[in-house]
Amino acid sequence: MKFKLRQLEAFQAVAEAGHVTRAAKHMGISQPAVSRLLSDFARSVGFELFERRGGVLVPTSESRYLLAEVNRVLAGLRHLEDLGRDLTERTAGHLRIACLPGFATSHLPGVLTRFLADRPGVTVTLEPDRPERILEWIVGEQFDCGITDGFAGHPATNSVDLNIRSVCILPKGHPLARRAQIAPEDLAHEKLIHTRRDSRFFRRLSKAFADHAVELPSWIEVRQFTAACTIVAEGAGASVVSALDAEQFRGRGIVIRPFSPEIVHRISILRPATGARPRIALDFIDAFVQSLTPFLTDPEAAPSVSAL
Amino acid sequence: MKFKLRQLEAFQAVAEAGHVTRAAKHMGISQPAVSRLLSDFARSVGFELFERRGGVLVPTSESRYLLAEVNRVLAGLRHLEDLGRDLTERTAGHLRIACLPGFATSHLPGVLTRFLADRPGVTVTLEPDRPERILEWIVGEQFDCGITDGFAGHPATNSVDLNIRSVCILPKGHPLARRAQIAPEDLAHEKLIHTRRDSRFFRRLSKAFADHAVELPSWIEVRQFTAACTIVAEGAGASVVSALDAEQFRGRGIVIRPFSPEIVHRISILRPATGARPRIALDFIDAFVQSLTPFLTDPEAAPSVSAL
DNA sequence: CGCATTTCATAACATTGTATTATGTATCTG
DNA sequence: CAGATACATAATACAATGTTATGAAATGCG
Repeated sequence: MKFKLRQLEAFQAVAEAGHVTRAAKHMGISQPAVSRLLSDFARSVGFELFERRGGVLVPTSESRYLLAEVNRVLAGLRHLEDLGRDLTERTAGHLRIACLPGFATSHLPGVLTRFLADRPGVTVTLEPDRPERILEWIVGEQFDCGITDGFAGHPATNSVDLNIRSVCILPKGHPLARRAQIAPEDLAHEKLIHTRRDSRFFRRLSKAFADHAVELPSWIEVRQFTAACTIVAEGAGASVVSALDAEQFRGRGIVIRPFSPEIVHRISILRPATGARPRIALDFIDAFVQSLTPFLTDPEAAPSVSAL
Repeated sequence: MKFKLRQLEAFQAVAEAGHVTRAAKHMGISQPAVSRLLSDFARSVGFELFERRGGVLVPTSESRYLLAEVNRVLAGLRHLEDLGRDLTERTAGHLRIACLPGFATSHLPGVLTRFLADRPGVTVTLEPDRPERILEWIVGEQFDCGITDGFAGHPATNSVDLNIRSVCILPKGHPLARRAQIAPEDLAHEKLIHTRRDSRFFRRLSKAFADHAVELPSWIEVRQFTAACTIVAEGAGASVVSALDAEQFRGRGIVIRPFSPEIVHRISILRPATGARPRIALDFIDAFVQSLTPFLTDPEAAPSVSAL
């Protein structure tokens, strides 16, 4: 007893309409087609499906049982088709993102919110962690997408790099705020907040100071740009941070000025090299890169996601 | 995007087996057939369903979503097919029986137990009530089957009548128990327990006594044969009751003897005239009539259920 | 590495399912 | 009773689904 989908649909339609003809119209096919689907179905189940009662077809007590189940199955199928469409149109699915803690709290939430706004079916796992762990997770395919920095390449991952501009941030009302652009020598006598000394960004920064024959006025060492921004926003010190993080604090007690020479903060987007390339993941990365273009050293040179 | 059932099955089978070939074997069809179902399905959803990973096909992150839903839908369908089979084999459904209170407590439970024993899916509503209500319920199609007596016919119901033998019951050890058969004159000086005076059965009984020129020795008037049986079983009085009810009390303190002349207790099985004829209902009535044959005045003349 | 084996996809074709139109029959209606 | 309506059946077109045959790609092993 193998039920044909079409028979179930006809059964349901007739039960609903009460007439074969109306059911056929409702299904958009001819009346004899429904007649046959129905009679085939009746033969396959072995009992009468309907009885005439004053012109309308009423389900028999047996078929009422079937009908309830049929409705459930067909509803499930319709839901399945919706899901399929959502998946093709990339408005459904699950996205697993591993990122540096800084992103999880500053730039990413806004990007994700906009990304999810017109993708009602999509759910996201956002896991902030250290760069080494992010790499592990990507290699192990625990995540679809990793956002990290200081990435040197790994055979099991594909990656694109983004060069984010750095800016100098100062407390509101700071004398240097009058300048349109800040250079190392301007900061010589400030109290500088900077990232950890073993970070790539710090090495670039200290090289810039060295090149200008200025000793870097180290004051506070932080792990995240956000921390530096917060401190500066409180009115203390100065810092050179990613334009990205500075943007989050715009209008919250800091002044943002270009820093020269240009210090790039290179972040990398990682994807497992092996394995599938879920479209939502690629779409998300697209949106993410898009959101970063204002902060790139060279906005024209946004890298292509197709490499991932 | 109209999903074909077969495509879903193939999708599921391949996801489970991890190989097209094994899935085909599992489905009992050829490998190319599965190949095509799968590729058609993939084309219709618009994204890759599987990726090779060391020889086995692994669902992509998108299709894992679909898979969960597909499994649910197909499980529902299988359940539906089971239900269909149960219904055709008449082992499922719901049976609504309205009957006289006497039946609900005496004969019917045994019949129902045996009937339901090999019909695991069947459920029953058993509603004992007065004959007038039973008729109302049948006319209103609230019940599939009514068991009543004193039924005179009704345009909206079909019915068959069963003539049940009556027997005389006596307390164990009663002097009359020595007789093989009891007649009205034997009971002239006993204390007779009988049904209500306005019942058809009482009129028949009193006519029998009148024909034998014996005054009916009325002692207790009961509404149900069972009550009469209970009283007699307690050692008091005597009664003429339906063989059916007497049987329930066999070996419980009563002696059963044929009564002459034959008094028939006519019970009727009612069915709504209009409306469906659920097979379980007809099957049940069959079983019920079968269970009554030992008690009929003419066991050869069991009425046909086809009239219902 | 290279050859046999496995695994899958494609092509050509048969079968079955699902639709069509044409037409007949029973039932309802005025 | 005539006409309309609702449904079933028959003949037939076409799509879905199966088959076998065959070739390409991946896998496994000496």
